[in-house]
Amino acid sequence: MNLTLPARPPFSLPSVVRSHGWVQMAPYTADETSGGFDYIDHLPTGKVVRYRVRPDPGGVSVVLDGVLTPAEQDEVKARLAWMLGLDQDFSEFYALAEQEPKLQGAAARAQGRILRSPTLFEDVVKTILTTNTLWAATLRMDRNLVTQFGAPLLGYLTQYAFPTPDRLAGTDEATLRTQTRLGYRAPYVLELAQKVADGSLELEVLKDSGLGTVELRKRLLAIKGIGDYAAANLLMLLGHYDYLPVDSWALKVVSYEWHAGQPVGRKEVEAAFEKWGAFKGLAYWLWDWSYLQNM
DNA sequence: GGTAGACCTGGACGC
DNA sequence: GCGTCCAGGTCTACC
Repeated sequence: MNLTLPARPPFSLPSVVRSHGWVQMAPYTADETSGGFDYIDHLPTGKVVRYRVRPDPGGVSVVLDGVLTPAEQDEVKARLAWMLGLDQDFSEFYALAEQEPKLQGAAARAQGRILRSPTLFEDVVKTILTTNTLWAATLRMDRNLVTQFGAPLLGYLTQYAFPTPDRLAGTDEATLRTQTRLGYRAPYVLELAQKVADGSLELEVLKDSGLGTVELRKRLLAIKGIGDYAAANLLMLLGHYDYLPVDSWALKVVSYEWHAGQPVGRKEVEAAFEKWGAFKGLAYWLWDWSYLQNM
């Protein structure tokens, strides 16, 4: 079956897909030709479906395998609207960005939306997998989690959805360590899955909680394995840009951009984007660092 | 509040 | 093939 979902303009599916590395992580598959992607989702009803999401005038078109009930179709629409931020409004940021040469054209390029997962659980797990390791290892850990604990897509032996909290909560730390190579992150992921599965941690309500950034950050930092960098990253996914995800890359680019390549710390990174206030995360994320890509 | 050391994995490198 | 070094954030203990 086919769906067409409208987006608040300006919108560009390739821009969302390129917003960060999530599209490289299973169960996403990028479609280089169209600028869209495929994604395998495990719906709350238990059904595993594949979305083929492609650009469409005014939004996106979606091809779904199999037959869904009307309630499942509504669930899919809501999940895709969240994943792509279809209703997000960046007009205030765009007005400010036009005054900054390193951000000019953000509106014309429809930048700002950051590709998300259907559940905050998946985004938190994936964020934990990005910490203290190289990107290739992050992709490997994610692929291992999906292939070993995800539910299979009907009719396909090698394609799986991201594991639900229930599916992960049933394993043990030793298995996670050895079979998925999560290393010391295994107890963090397991504890998170168990708390979400038994209801002691209501993670998904944070997607639309109305909480301020400070309180949201406090809730995220309470999760084992989530520190300053990971919390700022997740806040960006939740549409809060007041904190900067300061990692080794941020230290490097700020060093070259404003300090002649001299080593800098968190304070210098914060100072560089202080004037952007509630938009500092977006300004950092969309800043034109292209001349530093090969340094 | 700030700092040091441990936590893991895998790639790069030297032998 | 083996051993060593290094990169990458967070946690915990300690001051």
